[in-house]
Order: sequence, then structure tokens, then C-alpha cells
Amino acid sequence: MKNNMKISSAVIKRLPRYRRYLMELQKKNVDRISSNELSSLIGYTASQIRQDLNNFGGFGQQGYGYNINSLYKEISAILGLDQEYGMVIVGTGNLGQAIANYTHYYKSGFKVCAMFDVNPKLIGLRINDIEVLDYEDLDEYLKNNQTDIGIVCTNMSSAQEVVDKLCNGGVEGIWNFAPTDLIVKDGVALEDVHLSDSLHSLAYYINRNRQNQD
Amino acid sequence: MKNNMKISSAVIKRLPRYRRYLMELQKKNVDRISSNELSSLIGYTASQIRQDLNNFGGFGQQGYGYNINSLYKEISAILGLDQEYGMVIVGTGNLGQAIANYTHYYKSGFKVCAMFDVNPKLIGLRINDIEVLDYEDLDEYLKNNQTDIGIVCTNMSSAQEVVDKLCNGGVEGIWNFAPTDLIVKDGVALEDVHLSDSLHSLAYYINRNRQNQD
DNA sequence: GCATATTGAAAAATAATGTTATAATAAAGA
DNA sequence: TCTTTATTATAACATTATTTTTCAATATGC
Repeated sequence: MKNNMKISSAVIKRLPRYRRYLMELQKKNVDRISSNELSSLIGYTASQIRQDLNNFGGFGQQGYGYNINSLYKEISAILGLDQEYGMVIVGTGNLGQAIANYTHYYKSGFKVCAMFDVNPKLIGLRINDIEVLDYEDLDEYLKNNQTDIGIVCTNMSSAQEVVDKLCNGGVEGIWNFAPTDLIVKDGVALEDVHLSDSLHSLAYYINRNRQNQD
Repeated sequence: MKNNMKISSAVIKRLPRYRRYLMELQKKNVDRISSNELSSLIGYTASQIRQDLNNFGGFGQQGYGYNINSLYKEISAILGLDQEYGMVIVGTGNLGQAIANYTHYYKSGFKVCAMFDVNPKLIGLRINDIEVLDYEDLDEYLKNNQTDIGIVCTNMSSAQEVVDKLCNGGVEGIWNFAPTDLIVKDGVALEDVHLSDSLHSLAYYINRNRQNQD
């Protein structure tokens, strides 16, 4: 990274998006792109793109633009996607299973190593070749298996207890799908996916559009 | 609403969260709360809470605070959650099934009326009592069944085509889970849930924390 | 009726984004 | 080789968006 200044979360949220577009360009065998071309593709202004990237280093070349392969690699490295992550999923309902399948399908450095549930009907099953273990054994598992990310797919009422266990077990990040706000140990990253909040925002905009038509 | 001024999306994104906390307070039979108490609960500053709510009207009373039941109802109405929404899911893989189950479980005004897929093995199945129909018949279905929201759970390459069909079929909102950016018809609301982007941001923060420890 | 609590609303402060200007440099063409 | 053009990096500035501060107004509760 270029310097120690804190990068705003607005920038960080844009990085995965840059990366997605660069991946597409790679697939099309494009090998260079200017901030202007990227701008018309992604929709951010060219200067914002240049400024965003400049937070991390001067990846472009004057008169040339950005080399797609190397910029892709740089952004991947900034995001930490050049590394492997061991994950566990707690809560093996439909959503948990879907996430297991999702990360399985989008092969990458993120690997679900185990799943946990309290439901005896699920314990012992294999989903995408991942065993569903008894939630009782989560502490023990974390003690013996270094785990980077805990994925919370439980209901609201169990979520905080699960997160406490995960944090104490040494995970570095929580990916939370439970519809509640969680407290994590200092130094643990938290990323929420609040599906109901998302759906409710959508409802707001639908209604606003309806009202504008009157 | 108080006036015609456009409300910023930052405010809209907070509304579902206010509503969640108010729901919890209702369950605990609390009947009033001040912006200060709400603040220490939710984590936003008291003045932000007051200002957010004031965008839509003066729901509080000086010297008293906010009545929880009525504020809950107000926010629900602002979000359009006092209404019913008919939805279809396109793409009946694990994620599509999980979403179907999710909205089924969190009973509310959002009802999945049909699911669509191209996979003959899935067509004809019933998931949570919702029939999986042939994607070929989507246009026909939309013509005959007024549908408010289209949920896109396909892969990246099919997503835009699906969205075009949904928009032409008259949906008012798209809830997109495909890992790509979509173009919607004017007047149609779009809400993205980019799971991979979310996971990648998490990876960034995990790595930043790691580096800070050195 | 008075002290206190609390909102609503305006103003001020801060943060984020967008624009402009310029020097440096690579690419492309004469 | 030299010149022109394209384009980034960087800084300064402008604008817009968001958050915080401040304080008058008003309801509550003793």
C-alpha cells in the first residue's frame, strides 16, 4: 500500500466492482484500458477511478492507461484474494446450504471446511462434500482447526452467541446473514448481509416510483 | 411524506434498521423511547436519528420522545411494508431456493408466486409449495399475473436477459443476486445483493487487521 | 407553575465526490 | 529521431452529501 492513511470504506466497497469488470475484460482478451474507457464501462467518473486506484499505488502508465492483467492482480492482492481462507458455516438451513454451494461454485480462495447445526436431522449429512457437525462441537473444532472466517446463517436469537464462540475460537472475520446487528471482538472484521433490509429498501423505491406516477 | 425533496439513499438504508430495533422494543413491550436511548441501542447519533425521521415528518414529541408503536407503523408505511408484493424468482438453484425459503419463513407482505428455471430436472418441482415453471413461459406468466418484484438468481451471463424480460413484463422492482451490474427500464427499482463483493470486502478488512498486527 | 427532557430545525462542520490544471511519460506517427 | 497525442499521477479547488452541533420551542412530570 502507498501509505498508512486510512482508506475510506467507500473506496473499499468499489474495489470488488473494479475487479469484476477487469475480470470480464480479461476474458475478452483486452489487455489495456484507460480510466476514461473504464469510466464509461463501470459508471464511476474517470477521475474517481484514478483517485481510487492511486490510494494504493500508481498502477497506470501515462500515455498508456492500465494493463488489465496486472491491475487485476494488484486489486486482487489489495483485497487479499491472493490468499486462502478457511471458513465454517454455522446454521445449515437453506441459506447456509446455499452459501456453501455458492462459495463452492465460485471457486476461489474461500473454502468452507465445516458446517454446524443443532438439528439432529442435519448433523452427519454431507453438503457439497462438507460434513455437517454438531454445533456442540464448534469450540472443539475451532481449537483444532485454524479458521479464518465464520459465516453466521442462524436465526436472530442465536446469532450473538454464535459470534462469541467464533471470535473466541480465533476467527478473523464474520460474514453475517442473521437479521441482526452483532458485536465482534476487537480486531475481528464484520460484514453484514441483511437480506430483509435490502428487500425493504427495494420496497421503498418501488413505492416512491408509484407515487411519482400519480 | 413531509415534502418532495429527494431523500438520500443513506437515509433509506437506515430505515429498515430503525424498524428492526423498534420491532424488538415492541416485543419487549416498551412503549416510548428518546432519540438518545435509541442512539445507544442502534449506534447512530441521536441527532442523526432525529434528522432521519424528520425527513418524513415530526413523529416525536418534545419532552417525551417517540412512541414506539406508532413510529414502527410510520416507518413500515414509509418503506411500503403495509402493502403486499407478488414476486417471481428466476433461477432455481440453491440460492433461488434459499431465497424462496427465506421469504417464506419471514412471513410478511412479500410472497413468491412462481419460480422459473431452464433446467428440466427442476421444472415441475414444488419448493415450499411454489411451482417451478419453465423459463420459456416467463413472458406468458407475467402477461397473465401482475407481478411486483422479480428476483434474479441466475448466473452472470443470463442475468441481463432475464431482467429485460422482467421489466418488459411490468415488474416494478428487481432484487438481483447475480454477480453483475444490470440495466433496468426507467421507473423500475433495482437492489443488488452482491455476495461476492461483500465477501471480498471482508477479506480486505481481515488482511488490513493482519497487517496492523505486524 | 417551574424545572427538566426532548424534539425540530437551522447552521456549521466534515466527508465524499467531482472537476480542473499541470507535469511527466509512453505510444504512435512523420 | 523528433513531434504530437494520449494518458496517468498529483495537487488544488469546487461542489455535493452527510453528519454533528446548537438552540429555540414545547411537552412532561413533579
